Amino acid sequence: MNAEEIRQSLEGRGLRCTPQRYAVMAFLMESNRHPTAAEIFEGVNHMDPRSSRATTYNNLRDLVQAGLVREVAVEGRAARFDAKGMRHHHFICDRCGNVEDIEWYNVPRPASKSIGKRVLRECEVIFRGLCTKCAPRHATR
Amino acid sequence: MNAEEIRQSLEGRGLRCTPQRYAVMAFLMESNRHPTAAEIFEGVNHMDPRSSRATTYNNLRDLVQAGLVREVAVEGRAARFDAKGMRHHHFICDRCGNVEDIEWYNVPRPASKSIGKRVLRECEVIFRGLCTKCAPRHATR
DNA sequence: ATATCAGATTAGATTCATTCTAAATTATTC
DNA sequence: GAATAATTTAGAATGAATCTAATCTGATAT
Ligand SMILES: [Mn+2]
Ligand SMILES: [Mn+2]
Ligand SMILES: [Zn+2]
Ligand SMILES: [Zn+2]
Repeated sequence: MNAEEIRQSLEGRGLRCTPQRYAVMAFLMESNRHPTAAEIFEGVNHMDPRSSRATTYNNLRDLVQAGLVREVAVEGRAARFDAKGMRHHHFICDRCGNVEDIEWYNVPRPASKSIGKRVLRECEVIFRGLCTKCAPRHATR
Repeated sequence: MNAEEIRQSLEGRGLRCTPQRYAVMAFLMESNRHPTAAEIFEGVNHMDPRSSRATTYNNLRDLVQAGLVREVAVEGRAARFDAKGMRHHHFICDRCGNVEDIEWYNVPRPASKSIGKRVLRECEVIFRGLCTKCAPRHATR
């Protein structure tokens, strides 16, 4: 939303606020679609036609490293990205593959004997099933 | 384990039990490592050197469709596979990327207002952090 | 201001995973 | 045992991501 806010979050992490980097961040924050790198490249150049494919990939890598963006774990081919705003879980549609946000709620940890000596940082849930668009179609088949 | 069991699970799903298909299934059932297609191809040909890359991919596709194998959702480049034995969750190491099984336990569903009209089929948890090997190293840095 | 330097960007080549193609092989049905 | 369907195969093609090496930008030092 706020341009100055984006600028500060970048510089707070030691990343220069270049037009290309800013554009990737802004695009991701406006989107709730979990776009692929190709879609981000396309979207960014639609707004301000000045970013190469390599730069888009470089910036996505840097933003993920800085913890401002996350790569969503899905089975498909191309990686999908998500600006780390509010914490949330994900829903993936069996039929159309759409990735949607699900409001965050706390997941109970596994029994400590299943964790063993591992150090747990986070628990993310992936829900699967049929999205709002696909659910009705399925009922009629 | 049981050769006849594998044969039956294949034929029960309408898949012929060919040597190549059998080998993929057997390899996955013995492994707890979530191998990539390339690793499966390599492993299968080590046991019985008679399967092409294309066939390995074809069979993985068929086995996933038949519901006997699942593709694990991870961020990496290559897809990772898992014979669907007992239900379980997954742990992914931040440092080495290893994917490990976590004993199954029931995850509470999200509030029905967050689900909306979606049809929920399953809830899979992905835990992240440091695996048993990587955890000590991290402590000393 | 000018030189120096690190960080970023770029086009294009390269790598790597996966899918496709079309022909050959194998099993099943008639 | 001919006809049919499913499967396998090598190699080509595609697509995503990374790498390379040259250039550009903007900050800092002189
Ligand atoms: Mn999301
Ligand atoms: Mn597993
Ligand atoms: Zn859908
Ligand atoms: Zn590890």
